[in-house]
Amino acid sequence: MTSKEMTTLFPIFDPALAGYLHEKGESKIFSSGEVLMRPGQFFKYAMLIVSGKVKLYREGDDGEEFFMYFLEPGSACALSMMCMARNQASTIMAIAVEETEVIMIPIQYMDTLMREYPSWYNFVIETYRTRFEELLDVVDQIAFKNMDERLVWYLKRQVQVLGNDINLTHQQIATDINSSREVISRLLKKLEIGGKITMERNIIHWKG
Amino acid sequence: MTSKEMTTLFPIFDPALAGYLHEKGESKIFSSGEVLMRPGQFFKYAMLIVSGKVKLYREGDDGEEFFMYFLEPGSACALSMMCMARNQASTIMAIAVEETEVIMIPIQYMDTLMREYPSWYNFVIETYRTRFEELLDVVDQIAFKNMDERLVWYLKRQVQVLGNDINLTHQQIATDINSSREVISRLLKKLEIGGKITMERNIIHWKG
DNA sequence: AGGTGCATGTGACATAAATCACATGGCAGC
DNA sequence: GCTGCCATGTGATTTATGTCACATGCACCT
Repeated sequence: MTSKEMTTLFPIFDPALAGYLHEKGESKIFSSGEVLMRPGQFFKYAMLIVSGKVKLYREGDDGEEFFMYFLEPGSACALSMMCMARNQASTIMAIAVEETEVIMIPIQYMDTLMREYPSWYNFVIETYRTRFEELLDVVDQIAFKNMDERLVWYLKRQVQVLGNDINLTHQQIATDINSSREVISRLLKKLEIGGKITMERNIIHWKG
Repeated sequence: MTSKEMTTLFPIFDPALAGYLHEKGESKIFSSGEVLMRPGQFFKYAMLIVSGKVKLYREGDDGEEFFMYFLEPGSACALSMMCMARNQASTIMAIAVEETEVIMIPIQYMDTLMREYPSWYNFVIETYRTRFEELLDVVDQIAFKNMDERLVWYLKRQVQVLGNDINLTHQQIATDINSSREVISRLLKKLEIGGKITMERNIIHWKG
């Protein structure tokens, strides 16, 4: 990726920053299903998503999973920056859901970035803010909503990021929202009857 | 508050920043129970907590409440900064639980603060990070835990911030964790039998 | 075509939590 | 001390969701 392409993808970066990141960052390709970050891992890089999609999960004490949000091209992993800055272990799992290109900025450049590139500061703050708001929505859903509503919300988010054909089994959805397959199957059936979706093996077509 | 006191309370501030904030910030006292921030409100100030305690709630669509965390002296309201920067309405309720002094920094100084006071940037980032981690814990609890565990976690957080004597009715606790009074009464009874707490009217004594 | 492995459908039952109904009991004001 | 308000206690019932057991059915392999 050229530094020009970078400013297209990350419009908040000024040209000098894009140049610096282009020089210091290491590009890496993760293939679909590969883990970018796992609980307990320490961070030596801030990660910027160039292409692809990344799914972030929280893991419970007994290995349960809970889907939080996607990272898309032009965004950064807020958690990688936080953990790096505090030298704390991640408590989050991040997996590429398709082939994903990432620019990895080694930790030793953070001071310089923070000191000399104001648009980097702004980017970091904007990243935190976006994720924070997303987390607030997650809290809302699980604090106040029943499974049927949470399922619809979940499907909508999948559709928004990955398109109208959702390539997931009922079991995978159940895992993502910490429910059980049977419950999800029954709720999906209701949605199908209501005309919101149609179903095939391994696929759900969103009709809105 | 002098700018010297400010650097004690906010050790991350460098003296120049403390001086600037001292000059531009407006001090305000909220008495116990007063609302600092309500859903739908737009922000013209960043708020720094000097003394007292502030309780932050999320409100559901039908007026349900959900306790998220406390703000203590030396911290700032991350939400006020976010909403201000985006000119977005708050989606959060903040109430002083005791008399609370707040320094309010008008929005028009934000650019200068961001541009000319690196320790302000750091403070903002640190504030976001702290709140983000707190929110992640909240998600964990409501995603993975049953009421009994969530109640214990809730009580522990109250104790940590407000001391061993918890001045709340069962109804208030139920509201905070989006449960119902009867459930909370029954769970508290179990904790009392287990020796974790003792109870009086309006008070729960934490024994650990 | 038949077999095997997943994905899905479905009834019966188990459990956590919410709700309802009402009893008890402390405390403040008269 | 009586009265009434509010907090708390408690059983019975309901509801949402999770769990279990098993049937069906599609798709791929040989």
